[in-house]
Amino acid sequence: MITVDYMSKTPLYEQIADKFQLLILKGVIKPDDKMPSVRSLAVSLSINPNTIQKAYTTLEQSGYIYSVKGRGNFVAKTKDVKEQEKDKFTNDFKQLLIYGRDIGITKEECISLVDEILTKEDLQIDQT
Amino acid sequence: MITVDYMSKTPLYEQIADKFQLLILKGVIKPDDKMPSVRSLAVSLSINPNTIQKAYTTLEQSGYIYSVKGRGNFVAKTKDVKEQEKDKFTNDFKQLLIYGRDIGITKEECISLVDEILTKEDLQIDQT
Amino acid sequence: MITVDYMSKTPLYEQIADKFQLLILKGVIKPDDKMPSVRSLAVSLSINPNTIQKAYTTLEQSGYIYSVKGRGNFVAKTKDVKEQEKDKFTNDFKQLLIYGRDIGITKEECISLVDEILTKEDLQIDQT
Amino acid sequence: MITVDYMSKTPLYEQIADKFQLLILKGVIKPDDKMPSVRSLAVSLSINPNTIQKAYTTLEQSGYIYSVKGRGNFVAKTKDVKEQEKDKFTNDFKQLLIYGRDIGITKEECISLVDEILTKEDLQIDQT
DNA sequence: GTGGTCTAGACCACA
DNA sequence: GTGGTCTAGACCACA
Repeated sequence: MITVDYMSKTPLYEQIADKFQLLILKGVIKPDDKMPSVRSLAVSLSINPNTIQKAYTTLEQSGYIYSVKGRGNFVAKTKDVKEQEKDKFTNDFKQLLIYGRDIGITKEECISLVDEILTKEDLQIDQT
Repeated sequence: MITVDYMSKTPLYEQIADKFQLLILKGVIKPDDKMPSVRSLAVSLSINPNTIQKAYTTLEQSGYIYSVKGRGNFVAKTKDVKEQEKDKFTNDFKQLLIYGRDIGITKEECISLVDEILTKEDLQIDQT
Repeated sequence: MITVDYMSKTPLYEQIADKFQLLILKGVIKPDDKMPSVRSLAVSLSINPNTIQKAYTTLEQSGYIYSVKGRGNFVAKTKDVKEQEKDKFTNDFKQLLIYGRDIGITKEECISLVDEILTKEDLQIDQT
Repeated sequence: MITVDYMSKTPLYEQIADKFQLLILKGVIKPDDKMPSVRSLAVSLSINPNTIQKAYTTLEQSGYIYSVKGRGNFVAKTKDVKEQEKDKFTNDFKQLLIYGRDIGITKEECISLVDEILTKEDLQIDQT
């Protein structure tokens, strides 16, 4: 369900949180679905339970999951979360465009890039 | 000439390198211009000289500046540097678009964002 | 009669005990009334019987109910229980006021809050 | 500067975070003041550095401090944080009052309690 | 079984 | 020196 890259510079706990975030945002796992238990995921990824715990804590603080002691972690309702995520995207997008403009990228180039990339039909989950 | 944000999550050395990179790409400082000396910059920013040194080393490895022993650091010829920069932008742009698509941003929304932002006339350097 | 919130941070057994405590203090269930059996309540709330048992044990230790082997649990006489409750309230109230003062809440603000809230006429049980 | 209670049910990291939160809200330590280093505080409290780290991470996520790699943790600007804190107080206060009303506390009793407690002149930091 | 907290100790990036 | 990440392993509360 989830893979991590030990060579990557991004911390393991962040990779794990990011992967689940995407799965939740894309609706692959839905509200009130049970997350894998900390221990089981630790075993299947050969990662220390503490690291999984940290990833889950991060997800909880971001509102993606909620935890119930003795029962496990569960996917939270994603209504508001999705809006937040879109706002963040818009922000990043704006900053990148301004940077691009600064190094000489024209509006036309940007639009053709958008067109090129978002016209592809594949809608698979990006595992990067 | 350069300011840093101590509260930011990006390391000081990276902030400094990024700022100079932009100044060079935009032509504010030109090939063979002398960079401020490590010590003087360290003093004027009240930053550890090691940190400035690391920023300069980074810039040198990226081909933006070259160092001459005993004389200082100088801006390099930016022949294909600009091309590299554009490639990097294109890459970042693609990744961001794919992420956006994953969370449900449509092509039309992206294009209208591009249109909105790049139609403004101000061309000041963004200090974010 | 009773609902629980799985998303809440407070343990299920505590939520259950708190709910019954309120029902008893408000006189909704009266001395010597029979409490729902552990098993039936477990079924109707879809909760592990151990959890109900723990809630009942808590209530018994606080003096709100008493158990008779083979017959079930019953509401206890709430003679001075009410006094205890008031003392606890006074305590919590004091601590909160001191905290408020520490972060800059004035006496006048508190009084106007009290006035505002306790002037409303509705006296329904708050299910939060 | 800070003490912890090993017997308490509230986790050490939370006790530490709470203590600093109060010191910051009361202005005892001010924006851009340096926090004790993770390691030094760990030694002086005889607590594992990881636990201090967790307390600091909590404080950072709540906006009370910011961390600079290689330099340390510093107190953040508390403008907005104070407002949040007041909102939280108002909320807690309302809930407590409603609970009080449910168990038979009158408005007059509440007001006299407020009067009694907030009229004392002592303004020392509460170390509870 | 399941999450949460904590210690001990290591290693890395940054200043 | 200073914060951040991670492992190994223990113990507790809760269901």
